[in-house]
Amino acid sequence: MVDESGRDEDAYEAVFSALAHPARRRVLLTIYFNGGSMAAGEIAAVFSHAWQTTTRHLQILEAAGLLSSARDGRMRIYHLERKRLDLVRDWLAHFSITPDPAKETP
Amino acid sequence: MVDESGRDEDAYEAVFSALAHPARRRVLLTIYFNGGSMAAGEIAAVFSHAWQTTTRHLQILEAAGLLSSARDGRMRIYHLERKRLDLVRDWLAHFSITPDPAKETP
DNA sequence: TCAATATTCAGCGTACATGCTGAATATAGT
DNA sequence: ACTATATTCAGCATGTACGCTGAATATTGA
Repeated sequence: MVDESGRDEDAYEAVFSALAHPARRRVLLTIYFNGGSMAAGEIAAVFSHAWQTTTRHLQILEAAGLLSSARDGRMRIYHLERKRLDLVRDWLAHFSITPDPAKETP
Repeated sequence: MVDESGRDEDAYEAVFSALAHPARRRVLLTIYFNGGSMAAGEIAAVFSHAWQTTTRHLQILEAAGLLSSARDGRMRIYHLERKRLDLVRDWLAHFSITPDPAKETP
């Protein structure tokens, strides 16, 4: 079961919180421009933070469902979970549909 | 000049942080379903929080550019700023374009 | 001007986020 | 088994977020 449920409020909270930090947005973009997958060490190398700090950012992103990971030998490969980003994009798309015009400011 | 600049990192941070809190997402949806505009008191009435707490959420949303406000007599009308939501939606849309396939995991 | 209504400001306590450092774990290669 | 490599865990200091309460401000109507 990959993730059939996860469309609750908590998911939104986790994802938006994860995206709130510049370093984490940059992690996502970095992985994206690398083709969608990247080793933890490679990602950490991009930042001036201590690598342990990046590790935690990766864990937060994974907990939010924005990344998934798998060991490959002695390194861990993270890769982007587009579906989760789509969840948020769809939430935002709500607001692009013109709302009920019957209730304009009275 | 409505908002020609505001496409920097800080804008993303403010908007994603603002969206990270369930109460603030609910504020946006509430205003949206009310037709796009709503008085502060009306909004506060929706929540079980102390109204001062909601005030602060409204300020955070306004600081993030997701709401704008104007006095109308003795009440303050907040209304939704769709453009700001679009800013974020566009950021997320990046990831829906298939990235450079030349760099697949080697 | 006075009282009522609508909203905001200021300050407090608790909890969590984020950076760090040092120690621990797991795998690969000799 | 031993060492180097790659990553994670644990704990600490600082700062900020979020709820609250009490006081302040602004506008309306008598």
